[in-house]
Amino acid sequence: MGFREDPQGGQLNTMLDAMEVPSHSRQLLLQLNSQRTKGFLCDVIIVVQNALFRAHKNILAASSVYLKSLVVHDNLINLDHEMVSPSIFRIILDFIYTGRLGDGEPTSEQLFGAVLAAASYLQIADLVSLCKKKLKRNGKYCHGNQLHQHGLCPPERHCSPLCGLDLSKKSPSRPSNQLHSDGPETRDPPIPGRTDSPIISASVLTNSNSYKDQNHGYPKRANTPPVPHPEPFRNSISNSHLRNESRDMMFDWMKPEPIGNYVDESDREKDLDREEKGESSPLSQQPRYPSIESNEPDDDKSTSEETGSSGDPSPSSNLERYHCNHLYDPESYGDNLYVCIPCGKGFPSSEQLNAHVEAHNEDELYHKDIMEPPVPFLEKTSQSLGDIIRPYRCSSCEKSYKDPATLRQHEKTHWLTRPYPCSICGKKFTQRGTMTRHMRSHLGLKPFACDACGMRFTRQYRLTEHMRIHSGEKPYECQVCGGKFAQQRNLISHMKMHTTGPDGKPKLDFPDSVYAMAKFTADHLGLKQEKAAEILSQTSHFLNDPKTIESLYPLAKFTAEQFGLTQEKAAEVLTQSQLLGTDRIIERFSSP
DNA sequence: CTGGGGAAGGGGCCC
DNA sequence: AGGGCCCCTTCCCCA
Repeated sequence: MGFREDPQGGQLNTMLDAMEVPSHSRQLLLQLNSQRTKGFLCDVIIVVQNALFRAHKNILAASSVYLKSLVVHDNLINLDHEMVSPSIFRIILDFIYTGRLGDGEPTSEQLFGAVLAAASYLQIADLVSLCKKKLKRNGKYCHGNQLHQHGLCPPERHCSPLCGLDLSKKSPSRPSNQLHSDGPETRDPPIPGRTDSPIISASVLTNSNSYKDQNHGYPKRANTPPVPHPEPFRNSISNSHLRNESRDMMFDWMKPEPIGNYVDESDREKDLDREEKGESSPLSQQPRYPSIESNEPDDDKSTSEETGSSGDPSPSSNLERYHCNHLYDPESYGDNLYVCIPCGKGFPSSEQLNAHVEAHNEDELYHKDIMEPPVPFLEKTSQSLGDIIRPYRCSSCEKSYKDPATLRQHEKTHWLTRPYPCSICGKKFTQRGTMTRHMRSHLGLKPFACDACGMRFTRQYRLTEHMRIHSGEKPYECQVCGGKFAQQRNLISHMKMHTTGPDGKPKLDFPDSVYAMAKFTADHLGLKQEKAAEILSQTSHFLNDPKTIESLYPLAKFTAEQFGLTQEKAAEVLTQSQLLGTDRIIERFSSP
């Protein structure tokens, strides 16, 4: 490899060529592939829809022009699952590391077609020719573009899979003279707002719109396609008829895997296990995938139930899994001793019954969302101040919310099964945002960098907090001892030292009226009562301190908004609240 | 060794 | 969906 570049190496080359170990490249590949399967020295993660693959940047760069342009800049690559499905990418990755196609697995023509499409997209020339060769041999390959462009091939899908398929439709193609150019310098700027990006939006995993660290080499949008379509190519796909057709063709081959199971490359054995058990693995499922799905339980319920995808982590998925098990496992119809009381269905095991019952609960909760949109509390019964401010009350607990969306969000906390599982570790979350934030920690994504020291954080808030180290700012002051803190949480833990004795019991006794007001404050601001009481008790001792008024501002702001008072006035009202007691405050609020 | 503070990671959950 | 805040926790350092 490098010998050829040595200007003085002519003679030496000849010698070394003569001494070449025939199996060297093979051994090297074997080693690399072995390292890949163990994750050893892998320096890039490729996300394909719901699957993660670890690999080596060098290997990818040496195999695919497209991947080369991506790995130069990112450690996390998202591939468009419409262009390459996880199981197809697995085959391709195997090819990259072995030079073999469909090793040990039965490879259908359909699969070859899908691999060809994906290889074209990824610009893996060797693999493209290999697939073409194979398909040609079977008489399945035709130059469909030409046929379609000339109206010779009917648009319907009975054409051979490749006919009419614009393989480069979404490929990050570049002018052919750049096809083998080296290095990132050939990377062109992305086209803003491009919709045919080969990359799934990375916003799922990164706070793409809030990167702060332009100085640290993070792109505005992770994995933005490196190269725009050259004009001629863009023209070639601007024909919507052709585009749609091609797309349909593509879906025939490349039905996306159901979302939910991030299948790491190292999970192959599990796949095999699943296959042995008659369950579906991504590969074996290939022909069955009916449509692209979202795993958002709020809006895909009916779709996913219809499709019966097995990996959907949505609340309905348990139910679906149950259906699938029964579809594929006739034995489970045996002695169904475990009966679900609400619906009367029998199950062979308590586990299955439990899963079914959970699905029931989620299902019912979900449908309740759909069928019965939350009604503002104040429309139903007698009103209190709280009902006016937060009219949407949870049916499972006493909490109430300002808007129905927040209530729905809250209600998920009561679901037996949390709807958003982490696809890497399986941990489940009630909110998608929490799950994606959690995923960032798995993937080591820290988009927020400190300009002063370069330290990186997963959250903006953490960076803000951290920046106080550099600025010396300590905005959180203990009203008891005057100690100052850069982190609010440290003030809180500090306050515990003041408020609790060594036995853990409260040191300071707050007056009852403070607790009453604290309850009111806590109810309406979502603070813990202790926290609200802390704030309130402190305010009475420091009425002349401007900080006191300041500390009341959050509550005052809220009060002012609700009752049309100035914030100062609201703060004043609140300061007096301890002396008045909750009832009178409410009374006073209600009649300003 | 222990307690306290500083700094940070991660989850819950409301907006 | 993302931001923001609260909370719990851990680790490290130091007196």
